[in-house]
Amino acid sequence: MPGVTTGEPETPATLGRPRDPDLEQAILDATVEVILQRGYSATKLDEIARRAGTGKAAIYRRWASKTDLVIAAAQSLQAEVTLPDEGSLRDDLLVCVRHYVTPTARAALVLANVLNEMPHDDDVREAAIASIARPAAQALRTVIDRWIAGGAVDPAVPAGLVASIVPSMAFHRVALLRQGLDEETAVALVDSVLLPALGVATPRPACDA
Amino acid sequence: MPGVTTGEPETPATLGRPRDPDLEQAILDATVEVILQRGYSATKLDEIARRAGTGKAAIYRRWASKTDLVIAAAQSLQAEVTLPDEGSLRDDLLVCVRHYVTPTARAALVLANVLNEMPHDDDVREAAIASIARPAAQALRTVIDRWIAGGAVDPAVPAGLVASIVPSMAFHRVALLRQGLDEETAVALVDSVLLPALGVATPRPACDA
DNA sequence: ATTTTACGGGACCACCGAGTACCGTAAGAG
DNA sequence: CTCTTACGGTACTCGGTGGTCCCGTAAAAT
Repeated sequence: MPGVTTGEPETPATLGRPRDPDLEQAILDATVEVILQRGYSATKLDEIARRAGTGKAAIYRRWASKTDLVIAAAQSLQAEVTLPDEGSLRDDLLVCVRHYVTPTARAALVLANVLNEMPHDDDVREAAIASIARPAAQALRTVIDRWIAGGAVDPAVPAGLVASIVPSMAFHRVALLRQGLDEETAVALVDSVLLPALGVATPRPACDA
Repeated sequence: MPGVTTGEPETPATLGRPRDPDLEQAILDATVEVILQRGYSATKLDEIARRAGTGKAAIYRRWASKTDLVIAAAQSLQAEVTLPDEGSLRDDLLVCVRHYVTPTARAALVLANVLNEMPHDDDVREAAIASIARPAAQALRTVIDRWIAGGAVDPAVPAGLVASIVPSMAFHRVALLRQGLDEETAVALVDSVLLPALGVATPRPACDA
């Protein structure tokens, strides 16, 4: 019962009218929109169908349940995360942090809406986190580790902790304050928090030298 | 309609059997427990009543709706927040940050569960945030501002941003990772993130001097 | 042309949970 | 003792929604 249908149901189906190739994405998009606007529990399949310009039958032909649909919708938001390799630590960080700036943050909002509201199902939780939260967070972590390996950052800094600051802030703002990170805050975060924590003085000369 | 019953319903009632003075708290406690365990939408009034050892009638005699009950339960968690005044910035920060360490974090979990799941009602959201999240966050902010005023911290640091780091991390961990802040992480946060961001070098000599 | 499967959409069912009503009983005030 | 209100508990109403069925139609293969 709690099994999560990861792929498509079954039939390869070479016979008969083929499925509308665009409809699947339209349904997923509609799902995301409704979740964003109403929250998970107030998300009704009828509304999703209506917004996707289709019927519930078409939805259930693709996913076995509302839960499966929502998981798929969450996964469809999986952002392209490119590991930055600008010349400087600061620029690398900026690129990573920009993943969290407003437009991209749609995904985080979906995550926030789905997470706690979802019938406490660990599969769902895991799927949502893995597809939405993890990639961007991992990029940040990797960048920091790389600069530590390069010797530019003191290996003694708790990289995991520092790497989790921005994801946390982004999630917090979006979930509680209902506003994504703006560019300005993102830059401030890098210059006034991350770099100092990484032992790199930029914003102000912290030393009297 | 969307009005939130802040106080008790109406009757002062000097006549007849008085209300059980303990029952109210028992119901609130049960509510918190169920929310913690099941999440908001899976929280059924029947279960709350059962756990509180009472009936639904007794609940509805005190609160007009499930929403009102949940708000009251959230407010009942309002922690005592004492503005610390140890001798040092570090110690003040530690006191503040400890508000977020595990046991206290129960409140945050309730917040997380209630927030996104709650029928998108801004009153509810506001009430929950104000009673649970704000006090501790405000304390942190005040402490930082005070040390800036005292001249120990550069006024150029974005106090609001820095003050929001710990609340964000706490919320993030509790909402996503299902684990509160532990003491160890809290200390690391102060020493390796907050203090550096505030321009106070402690963990490592950031200067070559 | 026939078969097969998808389509949009309407009707429907089954279940679940908030809220209500009412029971017999307990505990105060007068 | 009587009146009034709270108590624990059960049974009920009733609206909402996930999920199913089925319709007439559309689009592909044979």
